[in-house]
Amino acid sequence: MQTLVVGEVLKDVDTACKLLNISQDPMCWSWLQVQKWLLWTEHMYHLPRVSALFQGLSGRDLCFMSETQFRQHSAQFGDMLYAHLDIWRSAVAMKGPCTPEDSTSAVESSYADVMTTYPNQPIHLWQFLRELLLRPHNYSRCIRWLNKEKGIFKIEDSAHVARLWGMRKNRPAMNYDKLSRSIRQYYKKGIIRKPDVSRRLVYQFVNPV
DNA sequence: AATCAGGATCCGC
DNA sequence: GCGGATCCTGATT
Repeated sequence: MQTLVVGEVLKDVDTACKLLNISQDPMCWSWLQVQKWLLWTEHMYHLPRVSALFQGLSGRDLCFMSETQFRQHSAQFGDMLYAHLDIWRSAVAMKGPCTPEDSTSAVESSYADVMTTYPNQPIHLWQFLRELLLRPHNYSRCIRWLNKEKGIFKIEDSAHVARLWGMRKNRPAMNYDKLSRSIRQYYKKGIIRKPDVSRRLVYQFVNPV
């Protein structure tokens, strides 16, 4: 009985993924694929347009969000969308997470996915920034390498990076002022520094990968 | 106006 | 204590 219901759900997820041409694992979704998934969910369950409230969020971002955070994006349907995403996630739990081949950023994520953080794991700011940088397909609009070999990167959209960091840490009041203060704490720790020629919003990992 | 530097203080793990 | 988050002053771009 239980397995029958689960089987139906898995089938629905499967057909939806084929229809939308997206991976089953939300962790792999780009922000565009997130929008696809939202539009499809809106259509399926006759919801109004909520996709705009989740602009610029990748599937990874969604996966790191709590139900409360979903409600903060959509007071009316946040819990519902969270539940639907959870169906996808439980499907993945049974069938295994996506491999780099499934990912749209397969070219970029050679070894990136191996040391990736998963939800509910504590994460350090420098690790978080690295994660964003390792996924240019998802995040190059807000943060990107200027010189990957030297570990030099530029924050293109400080507000967006701060928002993502605040979401991950569940700190809604996070902003670039506070995020950058935390980055500066890394100076004396020898984790991040300013490059030799100091430029606005440009930092450098002391130990490039 | 936004960013940068760094001191002080508070907080959760 | 560690790793921020928050708040702040003052300087720089």
